[in-house]
Amino acid sequence: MKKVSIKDIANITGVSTATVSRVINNNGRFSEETRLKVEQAIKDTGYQTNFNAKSLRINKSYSVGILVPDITNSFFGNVVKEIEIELFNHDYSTIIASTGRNPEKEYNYIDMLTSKMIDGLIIISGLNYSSKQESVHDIEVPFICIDRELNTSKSITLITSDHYQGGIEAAKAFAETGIKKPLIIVRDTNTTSTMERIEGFRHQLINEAIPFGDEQIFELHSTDTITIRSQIKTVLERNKGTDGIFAANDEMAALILKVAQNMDIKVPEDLQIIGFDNSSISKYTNPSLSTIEQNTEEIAKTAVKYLLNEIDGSSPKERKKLIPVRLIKRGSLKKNN
Amino acid sequence: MKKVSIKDIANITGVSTATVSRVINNNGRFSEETRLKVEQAIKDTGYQTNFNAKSLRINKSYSVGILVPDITNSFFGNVVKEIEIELFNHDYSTIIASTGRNPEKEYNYIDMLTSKMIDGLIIISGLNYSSKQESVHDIEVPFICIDRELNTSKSITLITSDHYQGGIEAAKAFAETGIKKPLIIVRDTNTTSTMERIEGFRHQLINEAIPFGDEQIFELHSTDTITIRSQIKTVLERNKGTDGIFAANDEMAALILKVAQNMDIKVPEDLQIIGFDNSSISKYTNPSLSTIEQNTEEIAKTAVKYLLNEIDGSSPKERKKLIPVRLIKRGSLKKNN
DNA sequence: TTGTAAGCGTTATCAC
DNA sequence: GTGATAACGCTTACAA
Repeated sequence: MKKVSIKDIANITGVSTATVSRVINNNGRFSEETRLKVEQAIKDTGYQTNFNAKSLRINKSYSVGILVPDITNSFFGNVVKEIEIELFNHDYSTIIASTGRNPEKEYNYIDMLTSKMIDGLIIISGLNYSSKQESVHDIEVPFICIDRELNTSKSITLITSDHYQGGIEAAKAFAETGIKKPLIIVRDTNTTSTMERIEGFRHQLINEAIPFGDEQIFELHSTDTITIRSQIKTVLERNKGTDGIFAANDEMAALILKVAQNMDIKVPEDLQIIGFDNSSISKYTNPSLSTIEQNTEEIAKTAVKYLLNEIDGSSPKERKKLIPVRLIKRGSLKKNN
Repeated sequence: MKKVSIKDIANITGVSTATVSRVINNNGRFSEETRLKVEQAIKDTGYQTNFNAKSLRINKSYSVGILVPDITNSFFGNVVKEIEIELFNHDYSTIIASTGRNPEKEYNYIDMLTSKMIDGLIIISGLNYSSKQESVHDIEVPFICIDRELNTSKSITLITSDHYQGGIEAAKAFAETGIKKPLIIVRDTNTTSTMERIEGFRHQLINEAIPFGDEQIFELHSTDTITIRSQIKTVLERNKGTDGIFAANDEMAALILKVAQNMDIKVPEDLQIIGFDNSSISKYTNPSLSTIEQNTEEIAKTAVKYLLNEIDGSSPKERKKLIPVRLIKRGSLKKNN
């Protein structure tokens, strides 16, 4: 039951370990005859490369880490899944770390991962390290960010959806249906993605001559559903005549829908709603939710491409890449005429 | 920028690498003085253990692999997340592999993972290897299964929700509301979990003197939503008077709800629905969906516990562990009187 | 209490 | 075309 090593193959075939290694890696010279012998022995014995030894020797592990707040979130889950597929296609394996948005844990994980000799790191929606400067600065492996910019001096590659465009699309769709008094409800006005969305939304509304001021922006960061619901209710009560809401994500949009319906506000007749992410929720509400879809596949592919480039050191570093988003119109938006 | 190794620490502190190693691992004897010196040097230099070297030497990697069909599925995603948390608490890292339900890929992954020297493997809802006998039989690391039994001769530890109980709960809830003609709609009658659910459901219905025959079981395995919808429609048309449906999962339940509402069948008045998984979808439909919740946290914790036990070889192997499920009553079920 | 040195499985350099 | 052998960074007898 002992693991068979390159040495065993060497013994069986009567050549040296060096030659066996050459055959396995198809590297250097060897006769056709030896190749066949070695390959046969490998098949017979079920030999598998010991990647620890290999990594130790060549100083490369063929694995990359992903730091993600929570894979059960629809957007994150999809991105991670696509990254994993893409990396697998490049013979890399993926070590996933769920930080649960906990800075302590995120820091521990970076430690754990870097000492496991990952070749690179992908940070999805990482936290900001204003207080804990140390964390991100001394990562010695190549790494890139997805979705959120870290406010650090270092210049870091960022792949993100074009949230500004998302804001524009939402505003356009609202304008087309003759909206007068829109609102935007977000989770956290401090993230770059949220700020971009708000700016795009505002910009396009003003283009369309629909007034939009800061008092039409609401920030709801509670994680508790009951609290959020009552906050939404308050917002709706205090803003009679609101006829369109652009929500932080589909879950928020679904909650808004529920609350509105409880208050006898008709969607989409009296109130139109646009969510974000095109998660499965958005398809099954009644009416179904219009939403801005992020192109998770493209984000993942781009991220992997850039990261592998940085690992190979083959091509110049990109600074920032915006991936277009797409509005999906569903029942929560009136048909435009 | 070169990585600092144990040798560097030894040089700095003026002791041997052996002593440094002893301090790091708190293993063997050393003076308090050396300990302080070494610890200081480690802090100063930012030394990190090279796990590849360590793994190579001690033949243990402190990482386990998870094979999962698709992490974007609500149940799988939650289980993976919980496993990851639990393993992290035990200082293990988690290598995730999404098989996409593709046997080829699953096989490749097992290969990849085992040669990366994982200490153990968790297979979530793995495929059956009737044709490809090789795959699962020659995994040399300890492994356990979650959710689905592999039909292999080997005796393999299995952690799964009590699907039989789930069937019973669903039937009970239906019976309480006076249902006459229930249906069950599943994805695949060949998996053990589905068979268990059907049996539990049938058993309890018969207990309650509600007739239930094989013609009340429908298998819809299409992955295409349009197809599924039309199949659901057909089922409803051909089974007028159906007043309760127990669905394979919440997504299926949500589709049934949509189709029924399109056909002017009122839920829950004319038709009651129970889903499975308590995914976010189920909370946001209108009416919201009653569902059977799986205890993902308990499943994950149990799985990790058993696996680590097998890795340590410390305690006897468990064969099978059932985790209770729980019915969550929501709007798709009539209030019982 | 500490040091020396072998060895984990590879790959790469150099010699033949 | 092939073989010895050193080295990657670590742990662990065994000596001292």
